[in-house]
Amino acid sequence: MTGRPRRRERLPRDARVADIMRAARTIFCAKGYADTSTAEIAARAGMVEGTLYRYFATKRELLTRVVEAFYESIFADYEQQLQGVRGTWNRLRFLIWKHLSVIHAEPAMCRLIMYELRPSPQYRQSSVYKLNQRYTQRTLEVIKEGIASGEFHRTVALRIVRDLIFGCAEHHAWAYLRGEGQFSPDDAADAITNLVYRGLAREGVGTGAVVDESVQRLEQAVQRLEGLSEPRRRPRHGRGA
Amino acid sequence: MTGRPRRRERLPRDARVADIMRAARTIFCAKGYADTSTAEIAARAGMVEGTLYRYFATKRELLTRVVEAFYESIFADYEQQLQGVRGTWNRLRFLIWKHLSVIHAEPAMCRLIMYELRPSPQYRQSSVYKLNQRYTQRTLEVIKEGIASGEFHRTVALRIVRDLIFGCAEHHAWAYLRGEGQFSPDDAADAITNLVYRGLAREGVGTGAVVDESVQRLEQAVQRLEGLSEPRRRPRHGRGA
DNA sequence: AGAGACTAATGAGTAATGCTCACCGTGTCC
DNA sequence: GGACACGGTGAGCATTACTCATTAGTCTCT
Repeated sequence: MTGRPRRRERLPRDARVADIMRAARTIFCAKGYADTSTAEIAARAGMVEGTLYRYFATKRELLTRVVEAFYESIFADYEQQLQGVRGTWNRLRFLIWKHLSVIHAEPAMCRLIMYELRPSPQYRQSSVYKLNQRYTQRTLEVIKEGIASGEFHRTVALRIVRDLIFGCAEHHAWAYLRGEGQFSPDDAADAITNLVYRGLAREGVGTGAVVDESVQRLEQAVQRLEGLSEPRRRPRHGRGA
Repeated sequence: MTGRPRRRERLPRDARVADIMRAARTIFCAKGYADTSTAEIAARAGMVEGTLYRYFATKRELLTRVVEAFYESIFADYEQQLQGVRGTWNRLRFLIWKHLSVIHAEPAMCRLIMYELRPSPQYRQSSVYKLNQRYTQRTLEVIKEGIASGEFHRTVALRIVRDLIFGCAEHHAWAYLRGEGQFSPDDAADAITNLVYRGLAREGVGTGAVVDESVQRLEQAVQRLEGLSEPRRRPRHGRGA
């Protein structure tokens, strides 16, 4: 169980920290945060519980540090990769694909992030939050590029689009994260990108765009009104209910 | 702290269960699952810890039951409400709006569901899962209606659309759930509905023969509607945004 | 090389907490 | 009115995050 024959040997600080984090990561991923005991982590790292607490103040801090290390390794070369992709659609797809690929490759780690770290109050203070912010910020920039190039509407609500992309990606990967199914990052990235792209795209750029807009607006208006005037039941959509 | 003067009194089973669930709900919502102790729940319910365990096998089961009760109350009249809404856009919006409204009205409860219950392995066994499944199933049906009516592409990937809608809604409400901001269910529902609707809509709504067809339909609809009352309309939904 | 000092490592110990169980008292039924 | 079934109790158990006084490597200085 222990691995190493428990002798009192003094190791450099970095080595100890690395041992602990490696052990913690393994067990956290295998059993989840709540079902992992610090004693077990310490044992696997070849030390006693008290030693662990010399390097990490709390079990939660250990979780945070483990996730931070993972996150940093994942996004080390991210910016550079993105720079190599040209065109709004491609860049959008890359962002979505990258997200899905990480989930696909490291589901246990992503479960930790999504289920354990993110809900915790100290999430905002963790570097994971900051890294993630920079990451989603990139998405908004890509959308802005799309607007600038004329591919997207000028009136797109950026925040909602960001939520649409990442929310959808995560939701899509849920069953997989629960170990109940498969998904293909490639296919999903294509599908999501297309849907989002179409949702944002200015349709019929050259051919009677004004008519397009007009017709669509009218369609929606009529639909709404038809719903409202339907005498059978009061359609209390919108407010109230 | 206790509330009631702790006497040995025999209450009907239902009353005891109700007391426990009421106390549990209050404290779970206030402090989260992990930071709530069964002793505290028992005290608030006016009994001793052992009594609580006579009615609920584990703390987790108590959480599950509390959430189930909430979920059932929320969606009691849901199907009926949906039936009262006509038109694909409106029905889509109702679904999204309902989801957002529940989050807005009961953030603490939704945090429990999203952060505590859903990640747990027994989620699949809970009635919350089944209710939720029926709920999202409705979304797929609305999309199918949209396809049948010719508003949406025939090739739409249904699962992805469902993920898009609910993923986006939840992602959008995150900051609010963490108590770090506000959001408007009305505005968000409009924005999400429009984005999704456009993402699914058959493009080329405004090219050639399709326009003629559409215009004809609109003319007829407007004529029909002009006969009816002219209600104050909500200018809210607009285009894109 | 040897002594001393510094401090990493230890492991026994603590408080909190989910959960159990043998017993006790109360309401009910004959 | 007596007995019994069972609901309620609270002391107690096992686990676990975290602490701290003690122990013993290792580095420095002579």
